[in-house]
Amino acid sequence: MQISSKFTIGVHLLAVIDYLGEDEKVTSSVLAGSIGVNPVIVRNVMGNLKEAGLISISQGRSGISLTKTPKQITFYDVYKAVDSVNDDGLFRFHENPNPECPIGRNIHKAMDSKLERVQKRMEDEMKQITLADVMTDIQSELKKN
Amino acid sequence: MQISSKFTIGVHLLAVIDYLGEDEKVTSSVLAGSIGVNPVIVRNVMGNLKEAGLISISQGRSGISLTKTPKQITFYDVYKAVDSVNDDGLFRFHENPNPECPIGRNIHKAMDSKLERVQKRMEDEMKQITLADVMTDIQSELKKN
DNA sequence: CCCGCCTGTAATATACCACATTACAGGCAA
DNA sequence: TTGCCTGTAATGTGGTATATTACAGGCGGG
Repeated sequence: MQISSKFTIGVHLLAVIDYLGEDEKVTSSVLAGSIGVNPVIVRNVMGNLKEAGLISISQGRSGISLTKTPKQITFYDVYKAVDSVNDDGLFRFHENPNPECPIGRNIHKAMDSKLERVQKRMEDEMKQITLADVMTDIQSELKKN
Repeated sequence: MQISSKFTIGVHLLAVIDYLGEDEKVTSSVLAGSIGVNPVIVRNVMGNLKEAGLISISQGRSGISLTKTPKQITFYDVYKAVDSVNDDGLFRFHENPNPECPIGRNIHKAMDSKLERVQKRMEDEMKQITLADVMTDIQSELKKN
């Protein structure tokens, strides 16, 4: 399994807005062109990011802009905004452990907190990485050429 | 998205073997009964765990046993054994970023190492949790009743 | 030594989810 | 008010997780 590409699409989208948001008109079609996916997918992700308060969108002939600085936007923010993981958690649990078996009856109690701990570790790491870090790396790549 | 339940099935399976492996004959049907899934699924997971050297299986009227102590078996071992995540990594990346766009051309270079870092954090945490920890919690639950 | 239980595995079915695509109603700016 | 753009519904499609049936092959016990 893998975490949906909506997450990387979201980060890509924010990077493009930051990169040319001031100068050029950014639309879902422009973004879709850079990302390489269907504009409708982009609009959905845009909607998620708007709800999360990361970008503002005005309709008509307007444009899209960040509502925070790249340094204030973390991977975790995007990850949460696009609903990367199910409410049930990162790990799917088999649904019908046998309550008449001593193990089956207690496996959930024994594992749930441990799995949450693992997921939390991952999410904490995502809070450490910002859009600014991505922009820095892109800029230094661009200077090479 | 979620990580396949093969992982929790694997842990459950090992717990049952540890719990009644010495006394009673453990077969894929017995395990399937406790876990609540089809015996074929159990056999597949059993195969994965055998390949990974976590259990030994003898055919005929035999049984299944752990090849290590519960303390030596970590969540990470099971997670790797059952191929919980794709070779491409935990995060799916949109496949066609536009090489003619400055962002599209460099987004992979800018993000890949960061995503690997996140994944590694999660996996490192899984290395800290063992089957023994699970058995301890199950035993203490059993004492309550 | 042979029988029966069990594993290994292929083939197939099904349900669900991610992503693509078309279509169109509604809003905002020029 | 006009034209582009967003928001969103409806539908299609391929991939994947799990279930299920079926059967060949191996090993232990009688």
